[in-house]
Amino acid sequence: MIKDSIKEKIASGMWEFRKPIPSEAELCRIFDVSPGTVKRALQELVNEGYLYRRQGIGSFVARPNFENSLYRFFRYDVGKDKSRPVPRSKVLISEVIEAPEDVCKHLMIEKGSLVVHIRRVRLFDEIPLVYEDLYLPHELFEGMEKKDISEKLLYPIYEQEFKVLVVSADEYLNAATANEEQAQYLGIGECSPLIEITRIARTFGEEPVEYRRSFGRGDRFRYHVRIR
Amino acid sequence: MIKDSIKEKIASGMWEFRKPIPSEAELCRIFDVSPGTVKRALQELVNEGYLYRRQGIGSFVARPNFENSLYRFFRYDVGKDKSRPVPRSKVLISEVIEAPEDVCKHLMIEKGSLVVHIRRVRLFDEIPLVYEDLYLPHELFEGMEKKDISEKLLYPIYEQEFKVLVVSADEYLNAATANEEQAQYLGIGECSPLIEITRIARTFGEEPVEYRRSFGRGDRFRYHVRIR
DNA sequence: CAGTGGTCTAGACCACAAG
DNA sequence: TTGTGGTCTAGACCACTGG
Repeated sequence: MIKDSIKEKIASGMWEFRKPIPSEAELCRIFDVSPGTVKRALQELVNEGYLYRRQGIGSFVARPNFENSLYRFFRYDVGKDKSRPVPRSKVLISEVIEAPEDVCKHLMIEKGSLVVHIRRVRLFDEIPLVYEDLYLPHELFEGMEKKDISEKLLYPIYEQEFKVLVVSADEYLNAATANEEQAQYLGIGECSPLIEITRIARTFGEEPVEYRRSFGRGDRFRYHVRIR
Repeated sequence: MIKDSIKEKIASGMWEFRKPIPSEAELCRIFDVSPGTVKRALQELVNEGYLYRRQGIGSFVARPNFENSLYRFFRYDVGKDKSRPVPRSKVLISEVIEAPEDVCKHLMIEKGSLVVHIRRVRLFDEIPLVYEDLYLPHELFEGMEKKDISEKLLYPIYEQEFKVLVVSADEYLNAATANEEQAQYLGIGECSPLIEITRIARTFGEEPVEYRRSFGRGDRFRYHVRIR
């Protein structure tokens, strides 16, 4: 199955993001298969989100867009212009601590390891929508706790300053109700509905590099499933 | 695009469920295209959930499995045997009423039309997990309010007794908190987290035939998204 | 056995982008 | 104009199913 060979090369980071992978004709030669087979394999990888292709230009390794994740989950229809500004953050905690047990488990690190812990509130158009805790392995993110992240997205920082590229993630949604602190920071009543989103973000080889628990305002949350 | 022609025949109900559609070779003749094209079209329809195929037997029109929907959303890991019994229902209300405004909108019926309204609690292994309201156009479901549905699934009843076949649906998830009645029936505290699932179920031609608002216990809810 | 789908061959022809 | 992907051709060969 040449599809799996291609997928491995993508997963291993052998082909760079935003640069074209070998053309169909070259892949035919490389793997010694017919054009139809290469076309089919590439199309399937597009469907699975690993590639995107542009007629006349080439095929490229796709990157997951995590900001879309938030926008997928939350109705963010305040204001009608389509521009999506970087959400601001209000940092409540930024520290290095010994990892709690559940964090160790999800990040697959030794008990007692150090992690960077960040707690923040994310504001969209100045409206607080999400309260979240993040945990990063200290080994990979030494110094992260000193960065100013109030106006920035995290994943570009991971990539540029710590050479950690997030390529996939698992998210789990739960229902919850706001505790006192969450209610206060999100400007809602205690016991208001919240959506809890737990994310384990991974780099190449499925290695977990971030564990995140986000609590979003339930009145702004919406998720759509088409059954068919 | 022969794929769209095939999709239309499926959506129109021209080919029956569980009976094979014409074979690849026949489709080649019918549409006057080459085998490869037919194979590709059929494979894409499988990916989109319209068909399933069995080597050596044929290609069949798929039906959405709605029970899977609930089981997808709720952790139902009480007991370890994999058998999934039909959930029991405790019917609280079963009546014919004038449709409230939002129901008219979602069912796309005239203001003032009659609908069958059913309110019930669904029990899984005797544990109440879901509290829900259903609205059905009275025109299509005359007499539905008199049926005993406590031990049965609804969609087979729609199909067998009312000749209404549900073929697709849209579901919207929201976070909510339990009101007094919901809390009582679900055996949880008031203000406990709930997941609200709004479903619009459709028959052929996208015609809405059921509007349903379900409230599931938040502590049993879980949804998983893989980002990539 | 005949008939089905599953995978692959070895291209042709077109639309589109960049130089 | 050259090179790219998008769609389709016209099958071959195999594995599997049912009678």
